[in-house]
Amino acid sequence: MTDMQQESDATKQTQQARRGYHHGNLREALLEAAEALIAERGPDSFTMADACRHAGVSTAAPYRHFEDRNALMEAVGMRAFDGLAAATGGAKAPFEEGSVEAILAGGKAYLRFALDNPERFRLMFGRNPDLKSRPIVELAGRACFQNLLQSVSAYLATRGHAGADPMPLALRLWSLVHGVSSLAIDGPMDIIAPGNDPEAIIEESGRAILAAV
Amino acid sequence: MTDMQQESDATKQTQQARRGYHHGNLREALLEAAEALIAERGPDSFTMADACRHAGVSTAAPYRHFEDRNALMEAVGMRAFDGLAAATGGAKAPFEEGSVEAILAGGKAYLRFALDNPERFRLMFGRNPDLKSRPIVELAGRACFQNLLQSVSAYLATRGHAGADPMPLALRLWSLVHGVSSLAIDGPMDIIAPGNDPEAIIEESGRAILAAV
DNA sequence: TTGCCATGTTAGCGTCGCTAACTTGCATAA
DNA sequence: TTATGCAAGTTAGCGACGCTAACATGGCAA
Repeated sequence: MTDMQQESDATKQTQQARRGYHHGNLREALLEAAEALIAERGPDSFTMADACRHAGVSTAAPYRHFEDRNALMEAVGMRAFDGLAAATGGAKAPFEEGSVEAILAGGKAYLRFALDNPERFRLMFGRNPDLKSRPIVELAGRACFQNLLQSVSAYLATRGHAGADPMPLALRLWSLVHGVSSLAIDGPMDIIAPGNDPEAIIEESGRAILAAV
Repeated sequence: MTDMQQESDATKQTQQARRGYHHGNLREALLEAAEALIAERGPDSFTMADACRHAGVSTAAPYRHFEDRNALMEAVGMRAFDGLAAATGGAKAPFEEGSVEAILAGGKAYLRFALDNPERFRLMFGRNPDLKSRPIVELAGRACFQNLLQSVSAYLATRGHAGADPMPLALRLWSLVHGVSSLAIDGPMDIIAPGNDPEAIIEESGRAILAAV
């Protein structure tokens, strides 16, 4: 009874996909389960066994689709980077490319993503001990950063520095926004300054950094 | 033979302290072992069993001194915060209180601490799933932040804003410095912009933020 | 229809965090 | 000096986890 109830709870999400002995869509089911579990309890407390229970398969099954726990988390991380890229890219779209507003909107979207998906954010940027997780950042993270580089290039052009290397300024902005986001989701900011609005930090410091070219 | 060799390797650091059935100084030995192991392999891969092997005691012994693994890591985190406070406090000492140089020196020391102690840094700021780790930040982190608040207050005074709330400006600076440090130790900065000098980001953006009061 | 092989299963190993129950020996008081 | 109580060790063991080996199933292609 306990077992049955547990199983029905755990598998209902992907139950429809389960046809018989063979799951049929296990790779995707595991990814979804891992995404949900990581979002809920954090990357550190994520376990393969939990993901298996959610997918309704034995604990050995995932290894047909992922080399190990780290590989599954890597795949989840990739998706998270896609989400971040979409969020920042979409946020700056309504504004004129290269405008201060477009850049700030991207930064605020980065912050909002972190606040809305703190555990995903931790998964993306918290270095995993295994070096295998490096490619996550290399591939997906670079795409994210392209957004910013492009905006900064356009901004520099409007300020009479067309063709200048956007990297230094982009790194300054990224550092600021990433710092605000990290402190906001990891707790210390709330503890040191409760009620503080992290978005305002991006707004004000962002403008200062942009103005100082 | 394997066992003997392993034991002699693992315990030699604290061997002298081990007197007989009772260790005599286990709490301290565990703290040192945990500090070393965390610094070496990171907070996530730290295990109580490893610490026990280093201290030369059974795996049940630590629970006479620490409630659980989390409590031990919390204690290590406290010490790390003391180290950070000492580093930032010491770095600004040679400069005039309230000067831009003093503030930037503190920020650079923060960055250097992160680069020299990446795993300690992660332990301090990476939120542990258990809420118990909250007091770490509350007590030790607040002390760290006092340094900055004081410098910023003095700086504001030199700029004709004596008595103004230093918090907003302090948070902007902290966010910047923390962001640079996080990106530098977690890898992405090296990947996106290899050879970049993170200290320069603090220097330039810090000045811009300070100038924009 | 048959047989291959991708994708499941069960069983089990070693490790880990932690607890219970027992043991040791130092420190204190008679 | 001796007795003894309690702090601080020990061994044994539970349940969970990551992962592997060996076996089972059944969909698809020849």
